[in-house]
Amino acid sequence: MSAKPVFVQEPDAAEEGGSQAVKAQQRLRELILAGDLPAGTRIAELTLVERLGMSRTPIRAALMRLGQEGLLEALSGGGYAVRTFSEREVADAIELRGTLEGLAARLAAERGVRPGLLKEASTCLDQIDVLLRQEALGDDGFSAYVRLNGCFHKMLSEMASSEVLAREIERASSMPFASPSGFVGVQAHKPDARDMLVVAQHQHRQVLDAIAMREAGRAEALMREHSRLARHNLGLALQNPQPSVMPGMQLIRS
Amino acid sequence: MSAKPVFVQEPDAAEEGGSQAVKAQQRLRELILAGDLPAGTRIAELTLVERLGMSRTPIRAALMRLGQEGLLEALSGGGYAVRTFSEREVADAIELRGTLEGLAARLAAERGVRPGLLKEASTCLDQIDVLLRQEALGDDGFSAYVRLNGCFHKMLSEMASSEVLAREIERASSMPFASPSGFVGVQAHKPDARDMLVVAQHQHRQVLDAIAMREAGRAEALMREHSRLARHNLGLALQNPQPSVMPGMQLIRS
DNA sequence: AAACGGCTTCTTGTATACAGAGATTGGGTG
DNA sequence: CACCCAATCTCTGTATACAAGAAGCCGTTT
Repeated sequence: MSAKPVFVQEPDAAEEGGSQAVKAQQRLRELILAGDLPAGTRIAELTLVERLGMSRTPIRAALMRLGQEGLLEALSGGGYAVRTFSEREVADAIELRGTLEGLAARLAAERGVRPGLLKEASTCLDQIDVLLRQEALGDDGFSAYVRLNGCFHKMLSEMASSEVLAREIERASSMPFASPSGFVGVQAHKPDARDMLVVAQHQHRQVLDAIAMREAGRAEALMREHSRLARHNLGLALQNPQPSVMPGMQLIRS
Repeated sequence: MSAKPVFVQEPDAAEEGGSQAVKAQQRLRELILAGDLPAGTRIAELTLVERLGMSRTPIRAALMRLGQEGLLEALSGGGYAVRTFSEREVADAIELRGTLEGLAARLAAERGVRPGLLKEASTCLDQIDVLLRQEALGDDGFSAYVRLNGCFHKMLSEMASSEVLAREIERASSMPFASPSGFVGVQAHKPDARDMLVVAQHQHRQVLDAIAMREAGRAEALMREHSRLARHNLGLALQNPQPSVMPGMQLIRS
């Protein structure tokens, strides 16, 4: 039996996350969104060293990335702290995503979309239709919606066939409360929970139709309006505080 | 005489750029935009070590930042390469900035702006008016315009009083050909060079007016249209290739 | 007792040593 | 002559050592 090298490289049985830096970024994001790191105060790198079990180098890389991503704020004296967001900042982030997705929809309509992609998106919406055919969606129904919804939004950003725009949409959606499916779960157990999804799905169909019909202005307006559903849900979530439905909820200060 | 410590910390007589990592980022950006680094092929970190005179650590940090900024692309096998942009990508970047600035103008109009800031922006435009009163602007006239124009756009992004949006506008403007004043210089020596600035200045006034009058839709539309001037200049620049007028021009592949 | 000064200690930024992976090149073979 | 394999070399990712700076703490002094 070849003795294992003393080197730390292998995660033994963990999921292969690639490099240490990537794993550090993923785990750090989970820690932040789970609220396991105190907000506002500086996070010492050495505590992360013992928590994540790797050296400072990949941890510093992860901190920098998350800093540019917006989850952490760079402190003046060096180092980073977990950032918190006001309700207005969250609303702005949602508005920003809606505007970018509106731009994507407009470009898609103006430039035209490869038919295969249109078909694929339509199939995705068909699956959501099947999902919504049930009268009451369980928790797994909602998580299935979240997945399909995310898939549709991703295809939409592809339709603009613009690298730079897709990148920026990805960035704007990276924070969980700004993501397309961010606040879907917060009202999963309310009576009219399904109705909201029905409205959203109607907008999905209309946007896709507008893009197919090359109606650029309509596509853009629809996509913007679509994002206001998330904003509405933000308001609901802040009225009825239900923790633990969305990761990172505690980062929103009211 | 106390012998200088052998440590390398002090740049002797260089400009105080703060940390080594920040200096590395600035100098690297200059190298890229000046075309001193071959595009498409991997940049070896060790060559940067001897070029910039610092160790790999701050250089790696700078590479990562510039990678997230979009000037560098991360290679699959690790490392980074200078990125190039198609005409369409540049056009998309300009459209993106225009859309974001349009959003900022709309939010400013909807939410209202502190009168002091409005006054300040108006004063900035007054200075541009003074500048444009000359019949022919010299090179320094144009560089003065670039400065004032950048100042106005920055104030505009402040008017939305949205951290997240301001941050994103900053990001979108970071690449020189997408910045508000990016292509101003490319036609500085053409006969109708001044006319273009007159049109832009008119749009500046109208946007500020719309914001002051709380006409949100008009403010947004004007700001978007304003960005199409830059796009028009992009087309001109690609028809009449005049190198060295804008840093990073050679990164655009036709 | 309160304030000030020096010391310790903790933390980040930087430099460097090391291991694994990929490319390149040279030699051997079909 | 071409192709394949292997040795080597270069390069990145990671770990660690080191120095400057900041912050807290304790002792001394007024």
